Amino acid sequence: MPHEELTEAQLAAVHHVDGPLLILAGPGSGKTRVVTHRIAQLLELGIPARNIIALTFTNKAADEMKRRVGLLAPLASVWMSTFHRFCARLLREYAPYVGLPENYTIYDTSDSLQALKHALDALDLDLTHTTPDRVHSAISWAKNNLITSEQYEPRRGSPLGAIVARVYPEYQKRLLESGAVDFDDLLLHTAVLLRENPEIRRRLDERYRYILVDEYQDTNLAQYTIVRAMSVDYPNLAVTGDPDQSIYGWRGANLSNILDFEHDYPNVKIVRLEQNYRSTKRILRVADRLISFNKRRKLKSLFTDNAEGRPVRLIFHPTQRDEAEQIASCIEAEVRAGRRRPRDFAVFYRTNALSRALEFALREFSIPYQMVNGLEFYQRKEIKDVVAYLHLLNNPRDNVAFTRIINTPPRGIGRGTIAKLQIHAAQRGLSLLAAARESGLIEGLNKKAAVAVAKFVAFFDHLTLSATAPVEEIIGHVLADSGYHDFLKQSEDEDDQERLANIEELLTAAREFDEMHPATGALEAFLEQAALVNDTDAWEVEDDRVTLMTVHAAKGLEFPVVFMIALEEGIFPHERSRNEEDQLEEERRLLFVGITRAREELHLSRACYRHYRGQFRPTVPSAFLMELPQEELDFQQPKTAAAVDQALSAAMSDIHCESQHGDDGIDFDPHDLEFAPRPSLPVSSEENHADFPVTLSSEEGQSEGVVAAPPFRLTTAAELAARNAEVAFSGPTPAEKISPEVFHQGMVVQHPIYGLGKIVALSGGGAKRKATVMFASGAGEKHFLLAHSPLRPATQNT
DNA sequence: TGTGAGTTGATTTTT
DNA sequence: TCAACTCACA
Repeated sequence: MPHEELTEAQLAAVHHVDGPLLILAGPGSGKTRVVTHRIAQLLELGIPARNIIALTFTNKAADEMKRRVGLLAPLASVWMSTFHRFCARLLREYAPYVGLPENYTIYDTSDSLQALKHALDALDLDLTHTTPDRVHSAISWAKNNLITSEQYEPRRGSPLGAIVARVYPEYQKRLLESGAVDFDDLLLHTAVLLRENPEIRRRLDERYRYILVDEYQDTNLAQYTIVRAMSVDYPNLAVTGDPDQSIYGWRGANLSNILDFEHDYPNVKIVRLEQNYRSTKRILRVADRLISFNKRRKLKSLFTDNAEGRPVRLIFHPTQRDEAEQIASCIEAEVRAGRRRPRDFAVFYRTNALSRALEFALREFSIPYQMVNGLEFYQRKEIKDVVAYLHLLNNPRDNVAFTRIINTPPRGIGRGTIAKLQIHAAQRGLSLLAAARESGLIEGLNKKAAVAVAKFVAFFDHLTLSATAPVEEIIGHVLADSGYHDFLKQSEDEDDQERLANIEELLTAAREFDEMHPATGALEAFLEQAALVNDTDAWEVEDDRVTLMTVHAAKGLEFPVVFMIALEEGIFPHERSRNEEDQLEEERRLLFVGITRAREELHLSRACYRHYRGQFRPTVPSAFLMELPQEELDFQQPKTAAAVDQALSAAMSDIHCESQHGDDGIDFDPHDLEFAPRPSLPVSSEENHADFPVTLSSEEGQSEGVVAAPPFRLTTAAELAARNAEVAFSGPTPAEKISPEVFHQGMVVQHPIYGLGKIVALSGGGAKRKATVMFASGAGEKHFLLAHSPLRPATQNT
């Protein structure tokens, strides 16, 4: 095997055979190459493939590893899989040890949430101060930290904890009754299995003598424990990771696992891969500076022999529309000039909701794009419906599946009937399907409902006859016999026609699966597959399209040109991360990950105004921008910035500004801002003379009526006038003032921030003329001094 | 039981 | 904005 293309550091990792190995791999340092070469090396040394296992977090990563090992060692069949899939297989074998049937069902997030809601309902818990979602993630957190339902103890005085303490056991009981596990259970059950059965642990340790774990910084305690348990007698554990790229703390990933690796495995060999083969020097310096603000990390110095490259661009746009259009036109120009192809570009954003303006702009410019995510295929209602039939066939105890399909399509079996079935099932210790078989015996169930239930059971029993057929055939039976196909076909709704098309796609997937797995027992394997894949896996490098994705989804990928948008306080870093230093560091790592995806060009941007969650509001630049090395940046504030200022000023003019001393959570010194990304706030009204600087913009901690404004230096009125003279206005509000006399009672008016409203009262005259406007946006009633307000009749431009 | 209007409350999401 | 959920009515 030729290794000469590997560097010394890489070779050190590749040639390491026995004993623990920690590979600290910076972004773009050729980590996957090292791992794949190392597997090939182990095989070459005569270690049987069956003794090696490689664990990853995503199917994508596992597939990529398989592909590349396949190139180096074509005949080997090393098991490379995700943690969850590995556990799922293991549990099929050892299911009885943890109280599961062998045909257990894997619930996806929405299924398990459903099960949790049932449990909450049954216990009649008060959820006024929390949501099932939060309870769900609290349970998930507990499971990831190996806290079983029996062990769970709430923090004292925590209302959420008290609820979890009660519902967790009930939820777990229900899962077991349904013969089901959630994603976290796959890990938890496996960890418990290994902990409580030394014999099994020993066997697996011996079997998997060489273990490789990718993205180790993202492991949680459960995963750590599983790996640890299998590397006691044979501690040949090699992990790769980068603490700076840990972005899944919110899912229970524990940074300590990698930070303390040396402690847990004393004789560890550590290899640092610090040379970057991906990005330009400038991009790397920007990333390096940013991440240096984090405290919890392992110091490492990134360097590259790559070209210096162009400065990183930082652009402030007036609105998100300008942002999107500028990106689209930039891409179009590059493609048209033949310098780049669409697939060279990627746009990253913090939250999915931010993709909308981009999609719109890209369509407008006729640029092909692919969005990773959206609604995942297996999450679509129609797919979940059909798959639920399969689940119930495979595991008749699956109560979530039963509840999902009992009245889908409508069979006249409503909530009341289902509730009665549930009571009956609980009383007799039956599954819902078994209870349904006794529908005639159920107390209080009227005849019509009982007959409908009996009919369903008869249909389902008939369906069972085909359960061993190829999956495609089973689905065919489900569609035809359940009436689901006809139900959709007869529907007037256009969406339902699309649903039929999606079901066709499911049939195709099933056919392909059947071809690859001709053995019997296909149904169970198909369901496992369906539960453990997601759509990010479907992302195609080959397609010549611009890629749109969240920063999280971008991990592990790279693109010649990367745009990152909406670098604004509250969005990136996300508002929910602002209070805790740990979380803020994770946000910073997230930005680090995004930046280091770029090979040649990086464009960062922010819109001064953004439509977000139905509101049009001014924004504050992300504090992270202030941490970037300004000498590497090419900062551009568009000409229309003056227009932005004015719109902002107009918006401010009618609202009382509360001044606050000190800072409002945004902690940086304006003097550091030599490059001054500062939309400024002009003083333009008698009502707006409060003691500046006005700091606002976070929703919390502000009294009502206070509006956001960036905590920057103020432009003087004279400066503003000068700038306005230079630049024609093209922003969100018209430059010309509207005479106060134009407004009349009942008129529908437009406001740049609050949107549409209606004038409910008028008073005064001339320059003092005031209006009271009731807004539709939920902003309520506001008072305006018409001479200075940004209000205008809505009819002008709608 | 099924449906349409109104209310509410929003990250990220490997599996 | 938007989708998920509730609630009142047919």
